[in-house]
Parts: sequence; C-alpha cells; structure tokens
Amino acid sequence: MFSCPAPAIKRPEPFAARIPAGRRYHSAHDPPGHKQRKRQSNSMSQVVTRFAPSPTGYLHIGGARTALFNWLFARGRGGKFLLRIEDTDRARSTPEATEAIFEGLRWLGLDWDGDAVSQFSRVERHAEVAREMLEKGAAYRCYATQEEIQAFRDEAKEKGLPPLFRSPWRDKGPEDWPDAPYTVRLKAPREGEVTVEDAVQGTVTWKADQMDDLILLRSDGTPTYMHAVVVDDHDMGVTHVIRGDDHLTNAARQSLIYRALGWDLPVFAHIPLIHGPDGAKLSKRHGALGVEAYRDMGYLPAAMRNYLARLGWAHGDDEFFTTEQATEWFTLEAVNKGAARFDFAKLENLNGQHMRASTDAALMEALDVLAAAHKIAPVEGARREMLLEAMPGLKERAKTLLELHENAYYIFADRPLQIDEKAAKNLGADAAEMLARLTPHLRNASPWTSEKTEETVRAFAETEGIKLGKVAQPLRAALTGRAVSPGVFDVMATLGRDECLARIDDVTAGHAGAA
RNA sequence: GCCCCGUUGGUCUAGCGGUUAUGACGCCGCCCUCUCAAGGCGGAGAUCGCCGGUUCGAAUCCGGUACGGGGUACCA
Repeated sequence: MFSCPAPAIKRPEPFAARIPAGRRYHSAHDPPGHKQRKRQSNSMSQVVTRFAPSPTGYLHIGGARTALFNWLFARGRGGKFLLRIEDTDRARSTPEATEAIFEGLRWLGLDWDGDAVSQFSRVERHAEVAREMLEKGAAYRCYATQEEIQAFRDEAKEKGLPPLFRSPWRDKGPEDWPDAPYTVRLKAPREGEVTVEDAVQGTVTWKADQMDDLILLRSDGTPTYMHAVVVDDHDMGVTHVIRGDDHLTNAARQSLIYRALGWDLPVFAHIPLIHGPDGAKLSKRHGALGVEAYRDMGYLPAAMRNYLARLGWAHGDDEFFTTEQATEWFTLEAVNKGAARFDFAKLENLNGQHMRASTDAALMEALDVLAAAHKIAPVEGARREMLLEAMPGLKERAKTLLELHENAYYIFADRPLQIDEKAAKNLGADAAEMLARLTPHLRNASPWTSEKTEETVRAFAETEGIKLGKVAQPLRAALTGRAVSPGVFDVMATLGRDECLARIDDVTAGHAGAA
C-alpha cells in the first residue's frame, strides 16, 4: 500500500450472519472427543489467533492495537488470523458498526482469513454445548430469579461478605425442578486454585472460592459472553487468545469452562490497555478515536502499525520499522505488562518518517484515499502531475498527509494567490520592484529547470548586490503566497514559466519597472 | 469491600545481580541553508514510586506499602 506494503487485503464476503452456523464450522457436528484430538494435532503446527470485537461502534484505537498484535503474531508464524463479531447483545449491535470495523481493519491493512464469524449465528451450538455440560453434570439448572440474586448480593454487601452468589440449586435433581425458566450455571470447583499461564502476565493464580458458578445460558436460552467465547474459540481452533488485560480475570473463569468440557486451553496473552495523554484509560467514551479518525487526520496505515506496535511492545531499541520487520520480530514475551499512554507527537514523527520513506506514487495514492475519506474529488490532470513532481520536496516537510496537502497550496491555488500575513511581509514595495527587475531575466531563462532558474536568480542577486535570500523570499511569497515552501527553484520548475511569470506579475503590477 | 495486574527522564522504552541506567519522541543550542523541514553535532531532563530484606554488590531477587488500572452482571 505505502512504503511498507501490507499483504493485499482480501475482501471477505460480506459478513454473513445468514449462513447457517454449522456450515462455517466443519467441527460443529463432530463429537467433542474427536474435535479435541483433531485440534491437538493441528495446534502443534498452526497458530490461529482471532480478533473478536463487539459491533457497538467504530473500531477504536485500542481495539485496533489488539487486532494488530493478533495479526502480527499469526502472520509472523504462518498462522491464521480470524475475525469474529461478538454480536450476541442484539440491542447494542448494529450492522453499521460491523461495517465500520471491517473498514477500519482494511484501512489498517489487517487482513483476516475466511469469513468473519457472527457469534450470534452460533447460538444453537452454544446451547448444545451447555446441554452437554448439563448431562455430564458439569453444569446445573438454576431457578434463582434475578430478584433473589440481587437480594442476596445486597445482603452480602451489607454484612461485608463476598458478594458471590451460591445457588441453592447446585445439587438439586430433576425431582426438585419447578416448572419455571432457569439459567444454566457452571458447577465451578469451590476448592483449590485456578491458575492461568499467561504469555504476557506470567502465571496468575486465584483461589477457587473467588469464583462463582457463572451463568452459561440465560433463562431465555441465549448464551452469555463467557460461554460463547469459549465455545467459539474452541470450535474455531483458536490456539492463542490475545486480548486486552481487562479480560485477565475472565480467562480464569473461562478456563473453568474449558476444564469442565475437557477441552485444551488456548495460550492466553493479556496485553495492557492504552491510556490517554492524561493517564486515564482510553476508551470509547473517554477520548478514544476510531481508526478512521486517524485516517482522516492524514496518518499512513504503515505508520499507525509501527506506532501501535511500539506502544507496549519493543524489539530492543528499534523505533522505526516496517510491517515485515514487525511480523518477523513480534513475540508475546516482549509485550510489556504496564499500560502505555498514547502520544500524538511521536505518532506524528513516525508518520513523517514513513512518508519520507514512501514512494511518490504511494503517497499520491494515499492522498486519493484521504480525499475519498473526506468526500472530495481526487486531484487530477495537470495538477496531479505537478503534485507528483513536487512530492519529493513536499513529503520532506510534512508530518501528515493533511499537512502535505496544505503545503501544496501553491499547486492547487488559482491566481491571484491569497498572500498570507508572513509572506506579505516579504513583499513590500522594494521587494516588488526588485521582482519586477528580475522578471526579464526569468523570461529569458532557458531551459526552464530548477538548475537554470537558480543560476539566473543567483546571478541577478549578485548584480543587485544582495544576498540570495533577499530575492528568494519575496519570490517564494509571490509564487506560493507563503513564507515557507519547498525550495523556490523546485517550485518554479513544477509551476512552469508562464504561471510563475503571471504570479510575479500579480504582485509587481503597478510597481516601478513592472514589465 | 474482595481478587488480580502494573509502576525506569514530560511521553514511549532498553535493561533481565556489577552499565557513567539504552534509544526514540518532545524541548534547547549550534552547523547546513533561499524559507521551512530533513540531516549532522551537542545539551538539559531519571536518586529506576516508596520502605525494608537477601547479597560483597540490586532498576534487576523477596516482603510490605502508596498510587494507578482491571475484574467482581442473566454486558461484551
């Protein structure tokens, strides 16, 4: 795409929640034992990671980094990177958000394997597994109502006791079951310890009595997140679960489900969250921007990948690297445990470096993407040619594409130019007269190249007995309307003789010596 | 409340028992120079959260503590 080409983005089929759940998982109809064996032999050879966002809004920067880490890990090991949309919360999930997530990942260049999976489309399978657990005695029907549970918690809180609900239905049998809706709860161990071996956090241990009998299936028969993730990750053959460390405790609870089912645990890796510049956590409701916001601000995907990867992960002292290098270098062990703050200044710097490392053509394309994002027409025709020609000088001076576009004002502007304040200071009466004297020399300069115009202007400055800067600055002001621009002689070359003379004429008109 | 996790210059970080504590961003100065960038050179900025312990020796190991974060739902 840009200087650090990301693998071509596969356009997955539009998110197909309609496809019957079983179709997507060859293993869904296999007996559990078979499944497990199959995965064991498979997991040795191939890494499978996944990104599992819930479609309740745009893809925010924290989620993007989680996706990136999963992607880097899988791609660096010839593995698969899967995408699952956790849309079981029907009230908050929207197709627009799903599309925004796809769009964000595509822009970032994080391609996923196969179709995105709708978690909601798999409710049947979730229920099926819960039923299996019921039969095995690993789970039980709990008829406690939400009111009863709430009352229990209120009382526990009042007495300063742990608010863990102990269901009275845990050891009841069919003879005790009333004719009422019930939830399916995991029969979690009450003694011993639960240990999670985390690739980032290390070994983390909890006392089993800290865990409650979590609900697998709600009383309306739908699965809870805790249950659905486990079943989906297992069925999808996920070998490495890389996600935010807000899920660390969940990993312990989920490991209980894996254990009850007799399934192999994936490798867990809980990465720290990103904090805002103020140290507060960055979240959707607290300042986290969607990736498209970064696109619109003119950052390159390659720079985003570089910056995001560097946030909380390091490969020695390497700061500026390509995506290929990152995939090659990335390991879970090198991920930091502490949260990092998002720093725009550093992102900008990195973006500038990536822009400079980009080819002119690649930047032109990036500009097209930016234009499309801002819903404005792409630059075409002669101006596109000029832009391309001026690109080397432009990209050297910009930290974002937006800045580059702004600095290319002299290419897009129509005469007469808007002379800004600082430029106007370089265009007093004396300067205008001086430029008027310069005009005939420029008219005769041939060929019209930056070398020739420079030679001409330098000679002129000498005969005038002034420093080059005294000519160059007014010239720059007349030609670009600004006090800052790429080298004036390069500007002249891209603008062409006629346009240059016309612009000079615009500011010298009415002054002595005007030609 | 309880349970987990974290803490190295302003920021991101290197470090993994013995270093003048690494590099980068940002900031300041100089050079280069038609401006601005880029680039080059140099500088300021960290008693490695704090207190103990282990050790001949601790940023590195152990225990406390403070602060920050996360979790504790028929949310994900």
